[in-house]
Amino acid sequence: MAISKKTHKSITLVDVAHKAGVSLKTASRVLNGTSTVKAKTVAKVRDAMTRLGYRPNELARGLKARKSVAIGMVVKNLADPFSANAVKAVQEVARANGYIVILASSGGYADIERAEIESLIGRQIDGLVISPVGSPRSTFSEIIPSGLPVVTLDQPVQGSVFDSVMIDNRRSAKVAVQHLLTHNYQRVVAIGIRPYLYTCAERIAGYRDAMRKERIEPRICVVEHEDLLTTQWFSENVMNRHRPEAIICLSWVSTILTLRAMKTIGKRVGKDIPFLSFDDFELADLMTPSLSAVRQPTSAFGSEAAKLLFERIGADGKLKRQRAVLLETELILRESCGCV
Amino acid sequence: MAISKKTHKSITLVDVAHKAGVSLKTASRVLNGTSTVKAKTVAKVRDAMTRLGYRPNELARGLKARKSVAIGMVVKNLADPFSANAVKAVQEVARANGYIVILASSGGYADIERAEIESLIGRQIDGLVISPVGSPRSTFSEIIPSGLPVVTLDQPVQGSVFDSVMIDNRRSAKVAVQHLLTHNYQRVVAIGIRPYLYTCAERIAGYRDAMRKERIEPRICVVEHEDLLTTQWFSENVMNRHRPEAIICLSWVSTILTLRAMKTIGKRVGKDIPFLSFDDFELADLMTPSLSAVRQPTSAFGSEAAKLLFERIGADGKLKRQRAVLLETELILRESCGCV
DNA sequence: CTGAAAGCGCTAACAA
DNA sequence: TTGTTAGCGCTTTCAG
Repeated sequence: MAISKKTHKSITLVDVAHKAGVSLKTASRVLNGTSTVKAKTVAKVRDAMTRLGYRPNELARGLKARKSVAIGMVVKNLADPFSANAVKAVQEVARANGYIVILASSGGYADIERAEIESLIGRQIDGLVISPVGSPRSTFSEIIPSGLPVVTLDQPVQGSVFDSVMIDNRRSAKVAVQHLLTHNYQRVVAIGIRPYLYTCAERIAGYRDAMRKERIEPRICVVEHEDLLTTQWFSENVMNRHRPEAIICLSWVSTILTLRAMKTIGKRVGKDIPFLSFDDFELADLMTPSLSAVRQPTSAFGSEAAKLLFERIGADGKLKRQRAVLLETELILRESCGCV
Repeated sequence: MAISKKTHKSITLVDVAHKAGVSLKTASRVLNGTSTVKAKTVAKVRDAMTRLGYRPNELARGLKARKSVAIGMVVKNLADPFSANAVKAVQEVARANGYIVILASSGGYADIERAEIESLIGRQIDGLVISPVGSPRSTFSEIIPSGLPVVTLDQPVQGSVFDSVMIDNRRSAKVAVQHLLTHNYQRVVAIGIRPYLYTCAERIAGYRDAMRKERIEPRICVVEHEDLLTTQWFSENVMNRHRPEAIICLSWVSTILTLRAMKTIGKRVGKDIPFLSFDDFELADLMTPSLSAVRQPTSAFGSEAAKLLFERIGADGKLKRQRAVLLETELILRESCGCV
């Protein structure tokens, strides 16, 4: 009579066991390959499985086993090649470990970040890799269940116990600016977005270090949000105010926006104004002139983070001390900075 | 006595109910906001929840409710801005619908694609959006459980019943080539990668259409895999063989590789050889000369796909007919094609 | 080597 | 308005 729900019933392990003429538990055993089952029985069960087109329900498995075999990843902006590459690398490592990755994105907002993390936790993820928003209001440590492995990317979380993967932002910026100064530019201006972010702040500090060392007055132009970096802002606050002899942009987004602004007002990058970008990207070598840049190892960010995460997941709480890996950056000298 | 497992116990709805002095079901009711519960009871339960720091276990929820509130997405290559933007858009729509997205990537390989889909299905996803590998061996239709909403992106799956979001590749390519021909170039060569892919094949067809119409002999250069598009290949098979008066690249990857090859052999894009790219990208407008391109609405791909998917998920099987949305492309005329 | 029975945390009939 | 009783599909003691 009641067709109702049963119509949509999917084959379960019980069905398999039934068909194979064994008990549920035995079927479970061959599914997991645990303990020893007679070869013949295994064959029977395997046969039943394929014959029925059985697919284990990972949700049920996870519920019982108290692990989801899933990790979460939250990034700020997937359109940014930095994030995209990191996600790609994490996904690959996860796959190699038999894990899936649940992807979330914060858009750079602390409250969304928090909500996404909550959601991920509700999903019983076994680990989390996160590229934190890093704004002052971004404090998610408290909502992380104790024992959940977390590794941060790009930015640390102040005073946290999470593992982290970073570069030396300050030093990298300093080296880049020092290079610019070897070309004897005096009025070198640094352009940054969201100066309250750790990475931006560090890079600014590095810029200052380099300028101070040469006893040149620092010229720093920052906007609170990318939407504010308009052509008008650029021409007023950078061009008119500083009449720069060289420019260093402190992030991918600021580079893109600055290049666009320069084009709009007819200033040629690297020719009229020497230029260096913190963050390298596909095509930087194909621009005219080619863009000099500080290259971050974007894929390594992801794979290192994932590696740390899975080590911790594997250690099952036995790994106590916090780990921090520092990745090397590379100053790629092309044409725009004045070399060549 | 037995502390054992209990140590790691997380607070469940039972605990909440207990603390609030109500039954499990009542607690469940306020959690889900279903049916009417007395305001005072609601308050009590809510209070208990926050006091206990309760977090619902979505795995358990999904197991019972037979839905995971998760969708899967599989793309070919996250590093490609096309994929990255599509994923981003899908993720946003999913979030707005209260769904999470499990991300997988095929790397362009049919067998990985298949495995990832299997894994996703085991995860009880409620829907799938996929940018199919599209090679002849990519036939995953059979492993999709009946009733699982699927929408394909970029490429269709031959003979499938899935909803799809596409552009008119053939027509877009034709229009682009026709534009090139208005500049009176005769020896226009098309460069493509993986010609067996639907999108590539269609674009080649469009190229042929345009050439045929003007009674010009088509010149098509394709490689089976991106690794084969080397500088040497380019100079032999494109330059020497055809001495092109203009080049159109049929995808983002081929554009990048071709630009790089041209740079290596000292040919200036757009100056020595007029150039047009199928696929626009960030920075195309900042190259010198700026690159003319066929622009695909990358974000719309994702958001439209997600929209279709959630409509179908919402319809709960009542939506029978297959839908196909065709997105508009835009021919962005900049400098490299010879305009200006 | 195999099986019976007890849940994982939650939702859903069906009463009360 | 609220509680009782079953399970979802699987793993896991603990016996046989």
